[in-house]
Amino acid sequence: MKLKNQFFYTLRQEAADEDSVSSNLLVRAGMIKKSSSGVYMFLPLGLRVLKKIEDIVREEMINAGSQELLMPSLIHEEIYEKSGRAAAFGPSIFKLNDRYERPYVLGPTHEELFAIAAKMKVNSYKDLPFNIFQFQNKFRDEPRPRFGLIRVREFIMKDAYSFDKDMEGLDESYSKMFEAYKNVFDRLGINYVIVKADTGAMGGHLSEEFQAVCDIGEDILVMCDNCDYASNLEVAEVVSENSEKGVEVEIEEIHTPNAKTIGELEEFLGIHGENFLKTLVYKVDGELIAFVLPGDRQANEVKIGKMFNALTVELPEPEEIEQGTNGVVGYMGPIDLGIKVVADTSVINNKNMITGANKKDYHIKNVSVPRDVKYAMSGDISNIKEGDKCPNCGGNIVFKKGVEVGNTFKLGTKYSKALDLTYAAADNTLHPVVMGSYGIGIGRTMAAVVEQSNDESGIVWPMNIAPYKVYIVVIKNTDEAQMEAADKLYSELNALGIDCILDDRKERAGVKFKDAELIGIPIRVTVGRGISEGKVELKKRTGGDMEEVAVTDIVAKIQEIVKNA
RNA sequence: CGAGGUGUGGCUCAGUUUGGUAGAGCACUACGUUCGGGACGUAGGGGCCGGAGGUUCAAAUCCUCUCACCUCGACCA
Repeated sequence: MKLKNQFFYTLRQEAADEDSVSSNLLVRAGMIKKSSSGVYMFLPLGLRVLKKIEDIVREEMINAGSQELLMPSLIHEEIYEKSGRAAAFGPSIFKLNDRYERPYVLGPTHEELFAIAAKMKVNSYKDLPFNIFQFQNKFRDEPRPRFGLIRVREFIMKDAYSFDKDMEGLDESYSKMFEAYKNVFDRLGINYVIVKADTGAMGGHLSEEFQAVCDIGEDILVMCDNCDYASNLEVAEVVSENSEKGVEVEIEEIHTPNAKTIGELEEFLGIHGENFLKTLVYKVDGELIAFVLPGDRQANEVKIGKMFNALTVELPEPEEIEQGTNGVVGYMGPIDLGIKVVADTSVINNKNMITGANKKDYHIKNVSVPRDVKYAMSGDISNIKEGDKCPNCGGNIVFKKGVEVGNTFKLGTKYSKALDLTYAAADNTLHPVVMGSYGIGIGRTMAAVVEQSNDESGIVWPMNIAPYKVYIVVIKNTDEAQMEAADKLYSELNALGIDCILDDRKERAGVKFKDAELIGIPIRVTVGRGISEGKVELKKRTGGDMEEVAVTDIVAKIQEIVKNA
């Protein structure tokens, strides 16, 4: 591309309405522009990056045996009713009516449509397995879009779906996709980890997430400092030592005025958090249930939801709790609370604990869980903490933050059953098809790369996905020798398939250098006064010194850098 | 959905308290000087101040309603 008369601009100042490094740089580089909250335009330069990421993903998907197709965005709401996901997605789903008031949605994800499409093809076990994918815009009405392309309401996702006759087949299809995903993120040069995750609204048996490690990540990655254990916080198992703690003594009431939180109690009594029983009331599918866990741990709503196979787990309003239980908010305790109590596994043997007295300004001490707490169920309902023991090897748990750029689900038969996608086995009996689904957020991946790869001058694109590989700066566009040499280099590189920008604008050199750096082009060639001696200058975006290179060698040199990148 | 904040030229912002003919920097145009790391000078162009009502002789400024965006929380594949 020759810059003159192209849709190309850069901004010198940060955008007022962007909140992350990546979104600011992408906006300043003229690659994207916010259109409304959580909705972005992709401008020419940004679109090139997006397409390059798509190309890599597409290549790996096809290599893994998947076929590309394209589904609509506009979908009858009915099919999400059938699968039960209209409720699961709730208000995140964009809804609209057609002129006859028939309800439609803008597809938030496409398991249903793919299952329906698969019915066209699948009759017999001989029709399985197969795998199909698409790049398509998804719509999710996020309560709070943020971080530029990272959490948006309309986004391009590559979604693939596998169809198998049984779990063994799914395992095989799944591992093919899993390998393809590793190839994709390796080629993109992303620093990522793969973690076990919650299946959430997707349902199914297993979910793993590909998480780009970076500080603005909204997911907490639970890692072990000793082995390769990696999990999303949502599902990381807490290994309870289950040891007995303390001796049994008579319960005693203690006066604790205005000490409502564990923190306040710790200060008031001078006792550490783990000696308290924290009692939280959640509304699980509408029912108030109390959860008892150690004072120094956070409740895990995903685990709670799973325990009850619930659609919603929410914290009720304080008034609602006090109406529905015998407790007083701030002084809640599990004894005689009047509702179902669930105990975290780690507390069921504890004695000599402090908990709320269900009475304003009072707590009770010497509570023995086995003796005093009548719990209906127990299980792992808390979040793992840094410093906890690794469930795998006993090493120490550490946290990192991640952006989920890809995920893989073993769906099983959830959608095939709901939508009646069945096949005839060899014995002529009907069985539901076993499905898997596999997503990669293309725009989010683009943002994650920028988030991980930038410096004070701007973006640093990896060679693979840079919008252009070479940026040719012509110092003086009125100098014929310079223009001629630059033009020649430009056409030679293009002929070799090395896409480049020729900056032929009437700008001062400094402006061109700054722009080249801001938009992150990996190689910069400067054609300037050295041309009289047959020399140009070469500089890599990733650093290193500027190098003088003979015009006759420059193409070969660039080819080499591109090849070795 | 709760709390708070912001909407003024393409961009980043001042002006609003105390009503009186719309400003700055960057960007843009012309000319001159400069010319290898976001140049300088001079002269210009461009905004009915998010929108709708209202108060007033007079509203960017005060009042009411509304829309959009942002932050924190709730929520979130």
